[in-house]
Amino acid sequence: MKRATIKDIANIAGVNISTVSRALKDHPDIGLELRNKIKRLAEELHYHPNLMAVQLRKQKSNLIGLIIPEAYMFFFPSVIKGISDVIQEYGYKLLVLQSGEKLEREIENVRICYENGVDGLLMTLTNKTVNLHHLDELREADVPVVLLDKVLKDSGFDEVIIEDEKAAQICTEYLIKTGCKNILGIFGNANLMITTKRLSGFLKAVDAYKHENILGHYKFVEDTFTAWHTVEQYFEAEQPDAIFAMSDEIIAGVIAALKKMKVAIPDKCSVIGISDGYLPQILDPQVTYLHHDGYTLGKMAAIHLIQKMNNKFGITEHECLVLPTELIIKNSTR
Amino acid sequence: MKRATIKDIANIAGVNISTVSRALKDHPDIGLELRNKIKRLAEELHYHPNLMAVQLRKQKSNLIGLIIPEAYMFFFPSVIKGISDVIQEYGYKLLVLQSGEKLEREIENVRICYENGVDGLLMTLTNKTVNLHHLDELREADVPVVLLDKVLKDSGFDEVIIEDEKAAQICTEYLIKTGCKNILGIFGNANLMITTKRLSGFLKAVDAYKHENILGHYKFVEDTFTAWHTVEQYFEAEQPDAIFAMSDEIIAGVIAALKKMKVAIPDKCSVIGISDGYLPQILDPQVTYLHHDGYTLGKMAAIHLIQKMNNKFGITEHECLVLPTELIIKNSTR
DNA sequence: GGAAAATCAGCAAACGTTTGCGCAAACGTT
DNA sequence: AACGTTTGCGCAAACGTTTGCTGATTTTCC
Repeated sequence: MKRATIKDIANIAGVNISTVSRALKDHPDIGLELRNKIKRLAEELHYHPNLMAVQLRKQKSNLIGLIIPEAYMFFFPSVIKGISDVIQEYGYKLLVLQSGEKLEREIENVRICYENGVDGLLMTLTNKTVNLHHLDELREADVPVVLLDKVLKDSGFDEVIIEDEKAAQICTEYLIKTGCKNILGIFGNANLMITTKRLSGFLKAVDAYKHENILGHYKFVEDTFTAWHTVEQYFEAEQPDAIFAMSDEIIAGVIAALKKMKVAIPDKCSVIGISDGYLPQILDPQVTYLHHDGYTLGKMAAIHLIQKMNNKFGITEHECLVLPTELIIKNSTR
Repeated sequence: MKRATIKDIANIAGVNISTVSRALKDHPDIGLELRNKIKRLAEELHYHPNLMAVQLRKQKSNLIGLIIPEAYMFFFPSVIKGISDVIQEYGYKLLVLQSGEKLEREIENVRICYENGVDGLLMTLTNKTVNLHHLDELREADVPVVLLDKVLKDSGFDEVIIEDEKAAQICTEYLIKTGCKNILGIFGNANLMITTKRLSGFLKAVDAYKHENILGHYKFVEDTFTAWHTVEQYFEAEQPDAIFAMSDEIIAGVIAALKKMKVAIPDKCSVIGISDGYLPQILDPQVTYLHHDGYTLGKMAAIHLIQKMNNKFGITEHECLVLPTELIIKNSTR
């Protein structure tokens, strides 16, 4: 059976389609009696409006695009949950596109969003992205864009970020203040802005205390298991008394390596990281971490985007929202 | 500047819109010269087709709906990645809707998919879902549906599942065969089909060996931390020599509890679980698990759905695809 | 009792495409 | 020279809605 349209209802009821349209949305122009009759009829026919038609007519898709580099394990689910919770409440739907850390895919995904007429776009850049020209068309079409987490300098777009540099600095300083002298930093993909910034914070802290002879080394790794191997490989040589791990995946690898090598935490080696909060609590020992909450990030971004969308005439200056963070102290540090 | 349409191009080029439409898709009816001219023009104007219009005209959205109960930490990201990788390759886009484990939300989400004219639907049921009447309209509209992971008996829809019952049974039997006599099973939300089935497998195994005086107790928990507390609370009383954990979240809680209580694994107590594979490897000790891969699940489901979508006339019998599993032995068991 | 106002419904255009059909000119064949 | 075929393009309907306008009744008010 074919899907019922407004026209079918009109035919059966013997009225014009415009009357049906208005009746179904309780337009006062249509008499109460007829209104109810039409509604009953719609019910019987299992009528549901064809949103493709509505969208075309209204020039509004109620779609929000979400472009992410990759569905990473720890951070992404909470972010998407935050976004989803907010936008569904406002009647928007989420179009999720993955770029697989490939720039061409990202550009293509932006185009897909554009062609689909998204009303707003949330996007986390890949590590290959060096400019945002592919967003020009969206900008000209006045489609609000909010960048998440990883951003470029002077992007000219609204952003929601955690203060990566400061976060890493806080962690590192905490290690120093609790008496660590030789700190090994383990970082992710060196091409990522997020890595650069966290590394910079790490170095800043080390530098600030160099009069106390604080040593800082660092390594780049790809994932949990390369982090693991890297620690195993370099621990002997560099004899660190503390490790800073810039992400959940890395924290997991670091702890695993130290335990395998039977290094006492925190007596022989403190561990600290930046994390979403779940993993540090289930490890043994629980690890001290700077909490940055993906769920909140998603929510903030979505709320901000929706405000922008309703506010087309408002200020066009781009804002940069900073996610609150907090240091959660557990017993992996002294 | 307003977005350019096919009409704008037609005006400038001094031809009919149908000519433009055909030219842009290399229809041989249009002369090569004119074709190129139009294409160049489209390029200059940054023309991109308005998909809302295309969809309406073609009665095809190229959208695939994904309805999930909640963006759980471990399983969901890999599933969505699997789905996404497949469908993007075929030019489809993913509409992600969360139901928050609420039936009304699920029903509403199905309606949203219907109204949006999705060409196919992937869905994991909430734990409240007891029938699938809300899918009737989609079925009548011949929109293929594939159910993921959690399914109902005789759903009448295509399904991709892991053999939950068998999986739990294999795990439990492995414990028994390695000499465990008193097994504590920790399960998730009791309303979930997945829980019921895994519990049933657990009990089957225990029952099959009852002549060997195998004992089986079980508890239901909500998440990692309630699992943790439950183990702490009941370990003394029930003195199990093995624990079966039905999911990643629970594995994490079980290990944490045992370590806190300083119970030697596996000497005092073996641990086994069903998992996606990441978590068991980063825990200490690494835990033996029955591997079920979300990424593969997502891929299988997506491929199957797309086949269905291209095959409207084919067999209408519903199929049930079973995800391959494998027992990965680590040192949390004897 | 007559004019103004309120009530109710229909007409038709518009949103941006795609596509079946028609038609003229150009070409090739007897 | 007459006819059939190809080439190249335009016309207009269709997809399912929404909405400004118009028009016909009925009601209200002085």
